Amino acid sequence: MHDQHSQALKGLKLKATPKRLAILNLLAEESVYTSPEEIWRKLQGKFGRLGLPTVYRNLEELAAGGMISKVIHPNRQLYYYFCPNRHHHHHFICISCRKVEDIDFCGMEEITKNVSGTVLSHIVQVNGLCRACSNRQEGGAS
Amino acid sequence: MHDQHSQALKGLKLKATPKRLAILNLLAEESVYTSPEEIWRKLQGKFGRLGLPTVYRNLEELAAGGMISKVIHPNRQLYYYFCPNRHHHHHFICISCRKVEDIDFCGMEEITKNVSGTVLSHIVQVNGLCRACSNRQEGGAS
DNA sequence: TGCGTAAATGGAAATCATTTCTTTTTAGAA
DNA sequence: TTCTAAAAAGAAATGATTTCCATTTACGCA
Repeated sequence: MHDQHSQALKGLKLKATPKRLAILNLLAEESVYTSPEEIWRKLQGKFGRLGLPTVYRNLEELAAGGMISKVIHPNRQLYYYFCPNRHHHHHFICISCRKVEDIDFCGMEEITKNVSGTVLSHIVQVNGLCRACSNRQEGGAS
Repeated sequence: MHDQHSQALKGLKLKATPKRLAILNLLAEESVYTSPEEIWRKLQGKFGRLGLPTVYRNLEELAAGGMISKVIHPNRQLYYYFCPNRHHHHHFICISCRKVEDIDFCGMEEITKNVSGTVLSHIVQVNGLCRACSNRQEGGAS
């Protein structure tokens, strides 16, 4: 896994620095979306020190390279790692536990048909409660 | 139109102040997405004065009431007015002229089928060039 | 038609996530 | 091992958005 990441970084012409790998590994551990600040906090102490701007810079570069994705959020940057070899998939995010799941449907073909201009990009994000959180809520006393 | 807006505001328990109506009318004139700052600039001079916080506050209230919509944008608030009586439609936005068009397709039913949890909300936005901007680009010399 | 009150507004100041700047350190190719 | 471009630290800047609070205003009701 570590090695796989290093290779991927090489492909993007990004150096495989320990901090960059740590950020990537942290995100890859779980499919859960995370804020830069949170990543920064979790990695403090290791490597001597880690600057918050470094986290921001790395996340942006990794997202630009397609290794991680960004959650649509009105006033925050949130990133998650997902399925490196499956491109162009959309995700279902659990607003409770922040887990990210794949959605096996896009629907863009149909949408494109209904647009008279040129489609350049599209955003699809489904928000909700994952099975586990949904059950927990159902069962829980109010 | 003016009256229609007043009625709608009444329904939302928002007072039909001149400034609020002016913001709404400005957005309703064209289906083009606009920033708070731009609205503020355009309305300066009329009404003596208009505070930027007032614009922000109003846009937020109007969006909460479903009278206007928000563009998905990573670091800016952009709003547009669209089809007051057609709810739950998605839009195609032209990144060149900023015009907003309706998309007659959602695809949420199918998406929902593929999700194991509970869907609470979803975001769909298609970005591109409208017919006019697309043609202009094609024809123009580089 | 005039009052009273909750809502709306202005303007200044605060917030705060994100970015920029500059210097120092480091990965990795030669 | 050396060299160079990329990466990182830390402090400071940015800038869109929000908050605060004193003042004004819309509009329901008498």
